[in-house]
Amino acid sequence: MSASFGPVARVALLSPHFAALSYALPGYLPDGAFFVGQRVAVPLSKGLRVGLITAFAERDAGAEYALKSVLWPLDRERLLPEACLEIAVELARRQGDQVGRILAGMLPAGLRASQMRIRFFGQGRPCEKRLKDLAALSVEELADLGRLWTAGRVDIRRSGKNPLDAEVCLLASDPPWPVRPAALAQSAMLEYLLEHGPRTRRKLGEALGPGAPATIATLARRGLVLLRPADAFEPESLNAGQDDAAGTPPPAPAFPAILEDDGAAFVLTPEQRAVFTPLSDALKSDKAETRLLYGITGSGKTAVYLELARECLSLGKSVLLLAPEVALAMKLRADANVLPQTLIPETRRLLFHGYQSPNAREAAFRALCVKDTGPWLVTGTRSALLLPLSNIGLIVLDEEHDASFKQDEGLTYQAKEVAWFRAGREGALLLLGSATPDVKSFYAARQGLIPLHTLDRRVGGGALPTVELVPLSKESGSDVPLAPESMAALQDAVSRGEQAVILLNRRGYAPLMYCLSCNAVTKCPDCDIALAYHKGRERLVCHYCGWSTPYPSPCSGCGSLRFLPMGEGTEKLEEGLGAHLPPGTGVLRLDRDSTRRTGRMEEILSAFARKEASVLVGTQMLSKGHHFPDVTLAIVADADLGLNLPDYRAAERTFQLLVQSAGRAGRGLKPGRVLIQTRDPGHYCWRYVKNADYQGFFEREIALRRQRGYPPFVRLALIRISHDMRRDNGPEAVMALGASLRKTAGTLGVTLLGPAPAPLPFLKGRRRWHCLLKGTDWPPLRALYAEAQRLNANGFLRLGLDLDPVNML
DNA sequence: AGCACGCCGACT
DNA sequence: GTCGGCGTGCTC
Repeated sequence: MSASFGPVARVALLSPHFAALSYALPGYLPDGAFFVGQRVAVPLSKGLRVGLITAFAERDAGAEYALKSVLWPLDRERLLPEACLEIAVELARRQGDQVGRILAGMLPAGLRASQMRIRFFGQGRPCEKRLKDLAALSVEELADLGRLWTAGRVDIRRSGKNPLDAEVCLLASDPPWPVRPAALAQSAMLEYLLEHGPRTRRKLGEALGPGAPATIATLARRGLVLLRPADAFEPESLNAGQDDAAGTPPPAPAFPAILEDDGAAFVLTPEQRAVFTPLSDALKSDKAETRLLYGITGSGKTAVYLELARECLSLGKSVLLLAPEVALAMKLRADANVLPQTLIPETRRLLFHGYQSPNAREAAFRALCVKDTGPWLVTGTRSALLLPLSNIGLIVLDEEHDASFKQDEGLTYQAKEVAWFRAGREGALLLLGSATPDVKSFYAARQGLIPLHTLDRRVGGGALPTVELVPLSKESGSDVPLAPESMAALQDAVSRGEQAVILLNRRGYAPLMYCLSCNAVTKCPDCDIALAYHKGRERLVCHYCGWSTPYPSPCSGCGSLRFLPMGEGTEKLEEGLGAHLPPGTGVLRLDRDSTRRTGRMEEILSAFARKEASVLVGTQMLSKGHHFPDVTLAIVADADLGLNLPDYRAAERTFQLLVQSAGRAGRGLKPGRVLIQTRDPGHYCWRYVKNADYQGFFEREIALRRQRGYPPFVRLALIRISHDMRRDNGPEAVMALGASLRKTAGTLGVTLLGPAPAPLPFLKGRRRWHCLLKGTDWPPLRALYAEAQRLNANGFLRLGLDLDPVNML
């Protein structure tokens, strides 16, 4: 293991502890076999790990450790282009994290696995070994193998082909399932699949114990679960199809696209043309530019995106079309697919998002790595920004205000920043589009930092819907699911054969279960949060960690079986409306529960589009993007829900949600009507919603932000601190850390609030605390976090830095 | 993540 | 007296 002289490779490990370590290059391979952006197998301690070469350096003569050598290269071509590596380094710098951890978050699992086999085609039959067995070979043997590698006669494959990974199990139907209450193992497995989505046999075995194989067999025999080959399986869309790298023609979209479906008459309106022309000039300039497209709902922003995409592809450059969530990304792709002739033929298309199987993600990654392919049209969610795509000419972020563009679990990043960074490196055009832009984006536009383009007419001249407030009385205990006025409007619309959407941003049947005998609300044991009653699942469910328990079952406090469900969720609303509307009306529900099963979202949306039901009840996933020409009525059942969250953006979020929801009504020829039910009719937010007055709302909001010292006038960061709930000296450690940080904060000119228990103080078995930092610029905030890390060097607490937090809970 | 070391309970 | 449970500590 002795090191040679010459350069050393800086290697970022792709598994814990994610350190950046130095390795010498082995004598049995030429130095040219190694390059930046390549994965390598390296020895660590007694084992073997996968890392990525981030740089080469000269040997550090004063180093106190003994240098080991890289064991073997894993890629022949660069896996990550320079730009992606730079993003990883930049994200690591911003978040005070290890580059390796960021890279591990970017790479599909298959490219991080260290269990691999290496195959040599020398004289005679090929010889195959586990990668880690190479470490035991002699220098001469390794030199022979090195020559074979250079001659291209070696390949490396993943091993550990566990037969249990070959098949995935998925649910065949929605709950409740016909299993005996006593069949606990079957119920547990079905619940697990509902909560976590399709899983391999191996994962189920790990999660549910030794009885799992027998349970799977039983459930499969009874037709309650299906088994599918893992490598052919696409979790998000059994019926959505993929054209991807394979080049098969795209299937018809599962639900209607925004644009005319014949695709032949694709002509921009004069207003769209007026916006397109300067954007096209920016695209052709090859200079990195950011533009904000502010277009009211129904004004046809998508047509502008697609025309720009077509132009970009015809210039031979790749396009990234991004939406905040999977369903919208798929819809964007469907829109792109109905216009085949507008996209030049050699374009390769790819859909990419975080809910794809590891195999699919790896395939996408490898396909993009291949050099010298034509331009790509990549549609997806935020994670597509981290793909190794080069030669990007255009990045579109649709619904740019959406909170989902920020990822705040695991690898945290703000897609807008990553997009800005990539566009900057590639000289690309970054287009942010929204009907209700992020207050910060619009402020930047007002300041002249981002050129603004406006679409303020609906395509086809359709009028914006009229918006009315419906005050809710304090006593709403009647059995009618909506206020009388709303009910009347709904019945009216239904009787005319029109459709309605009803938004209630709370899933489940009832958000609280109140024990009538001990007066307690049932809570999650791991989170201390009220459990929601899900009638269809026959369970009480924690909406923060997913824990659930069968219902009915005795109260954990007193053993009573009498509970009062309090409040209303989408499930109850669906049920109530079914009972109060004329028989045969048809009420569908669209929320995370009804769409968990693969393909269900498309089924529900297309059933509604075919007018198989008159009413669609749903959570916020209903509010965005969908285009139903026969919807004339939109009702927001509880507009106050988001208004009182502990977040300086509560009003902005509510405004955006309501305007987006209102945009669902009146998109066809008939005028639309929107009813907003509220207990607080005097709130300033509604006035702007009623007039669809984004700019008025913006003026008021920005004045409030300025006055109260919130972004964009200050920088905010949140240090998230947590420790195991059972650690009883945790709180003291947190307070001691806070006291030390407070001193440093003063010298850095940073205001520090807390540490205080987080708004959700217990989650997933951990006790959580927040420190909110306010400052005029980012570097002091990061410096304070670095100090926190230093003070927590022993790792007793878990720390995380969230710059410009989007989710304050 | 692996893979060691290390310090306590039930077996030949 | 050993085998082996998994806490905790380290890795160029």
